[in-house]
Amino acid sequence: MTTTQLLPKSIPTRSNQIIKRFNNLEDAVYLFNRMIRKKPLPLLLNFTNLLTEIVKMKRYTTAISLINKLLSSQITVDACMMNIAINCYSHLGQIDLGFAVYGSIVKLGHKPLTSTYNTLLKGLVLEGRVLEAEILFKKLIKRKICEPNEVTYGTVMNGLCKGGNTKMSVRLLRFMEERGCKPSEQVYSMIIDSLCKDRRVDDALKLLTEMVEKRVLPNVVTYNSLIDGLCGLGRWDEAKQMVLEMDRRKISPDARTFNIIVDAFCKEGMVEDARSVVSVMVERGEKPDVVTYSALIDGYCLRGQMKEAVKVFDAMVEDRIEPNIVTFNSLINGYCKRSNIDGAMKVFAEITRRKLEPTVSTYSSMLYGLFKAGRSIDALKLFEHMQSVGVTPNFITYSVLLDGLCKNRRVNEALSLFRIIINNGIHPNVALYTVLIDGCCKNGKLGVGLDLFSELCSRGLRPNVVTYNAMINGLCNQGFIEEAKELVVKMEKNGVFPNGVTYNIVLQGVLKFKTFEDVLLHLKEMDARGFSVDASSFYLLLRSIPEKEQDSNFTDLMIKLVPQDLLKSKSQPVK
DNA sequence: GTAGGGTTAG
Repeated sequence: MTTTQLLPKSIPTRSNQIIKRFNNLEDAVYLFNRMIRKKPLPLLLNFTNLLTEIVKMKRYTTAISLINKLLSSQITVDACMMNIAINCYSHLGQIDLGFAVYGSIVKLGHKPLTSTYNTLLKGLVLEGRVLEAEILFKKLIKRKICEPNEVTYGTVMNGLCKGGNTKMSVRLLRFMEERGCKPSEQVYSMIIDSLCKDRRVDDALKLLTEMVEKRVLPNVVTYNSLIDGLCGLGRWDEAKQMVLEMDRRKISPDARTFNIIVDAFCKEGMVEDARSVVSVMVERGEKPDVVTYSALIDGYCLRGQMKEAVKVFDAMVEDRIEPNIVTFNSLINGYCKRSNIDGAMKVFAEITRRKLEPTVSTYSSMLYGLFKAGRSIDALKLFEHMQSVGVTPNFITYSVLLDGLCKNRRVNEALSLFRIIINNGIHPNVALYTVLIDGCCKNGKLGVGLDLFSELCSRGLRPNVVTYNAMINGLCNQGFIEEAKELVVKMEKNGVFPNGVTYNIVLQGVLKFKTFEDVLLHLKEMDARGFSVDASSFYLLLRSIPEKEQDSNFTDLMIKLVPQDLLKSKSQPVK
């Protein structure tokens, strides 16, 4: 059977032959200009087909100017052509102009189609104007302007999911079912992805079960989202089960599936495992791309193995894959972590040379590196600069900035900057408070630290284990061991469980300010709770405990509580 | 409709 036989009879095949004659924009425009001069004029349908092709090439501005030419010609355009125009404006981020076209459709006496509304909704969503999309959608239903179809629901749901309103999206799913519109696998996938991004993977899995029960088959997109969600929560076994389930359903993994797994391994510090996944990927005929290489580079950067990271970078260039800003951000971050600010600056210069735009992450990493190098003046200058070029700082930028100021003994500046940030209408999060509490505690301002701690609580924020540890450390360093221990009890009551860091902080406090008996007591508690003594506490222990006290009782505890490798390497000199 | 980068505690 030929292609021609597959086409519905109403579509003239000639127009399809016409549009196959070009494969670039110039040819298409040339053809358009020839068509518009023809006498008699070709059917509108031919123009519609031609413009559809131009839109497929993402040449929205061109498409709009051609439609304008049509409007000033003898040809009467229809609602369908207007839809193309609205669609172009929505892709150009100018949906208000799209609404103007909509107005002219109505004025010309054409009836807007459901697809017209779908396109308008999509335009609003693309511009992040989800609330307006919601209002328009409700209007369509309430005033019975048109019956929403699958695409209408999908578009609004997409907006809701992107805007972080998964809950409303799920409600819309139920609503569309009630109205007798069967959700497709695409709609389910969207919500499953949104749930996974909210870390609500169990709810996502429930929805997977539900869709299967309703005979809607999940596809590779559905599984990719679930695998990513599970990996993000460290639920490796279940992620593996998902891959096996895909296999049972005869759904083959695609490049994204491999990239998700590669990235998950890299984030766990298992770059070698990630590399073997890449080998499998290549064997299965999927080509590693910029995302794959960037994940590996990031993996090495996170481990501070810059030489390895650069090797992968070179291999990527060799493979003729263009690095992008994300690739460079990883390298900058890696150099900054290794306190190699010069290396980071070279990468930063390379970004500019390649005419790439630094992002908020680029600047956040650079700020981190500059503060780490003790160059707080340069850091503050860069902070000014990023804002002057229109890059808006986010919470991570602020926490790097406040932390950097504190670590460079400029706590007062950090505190006043913090107040400025709040006055600018930004609601501080727990991380910002934590950074400041830690900074105060380490710079002899325990009182201010305690004030900040109660302030964050009164704001309705919940301190996390890092916040508590910073506070407990502050108390311990000033000798308030009992108060520190009380805080450990309190955090547990509040549902935040102390971790190994908490116990080691208290241990070091007890070692500095309490008796040997107290130390033994605390060590026993650590043992009971299954926490071990880490390296810095261990060295402090060896220095603080007089040799006469290092009896068999003590040694037994040490053997139990101190990791083997620490004992082997460092315990010899003591004897 | 699905994948990539940045911060805080000993």
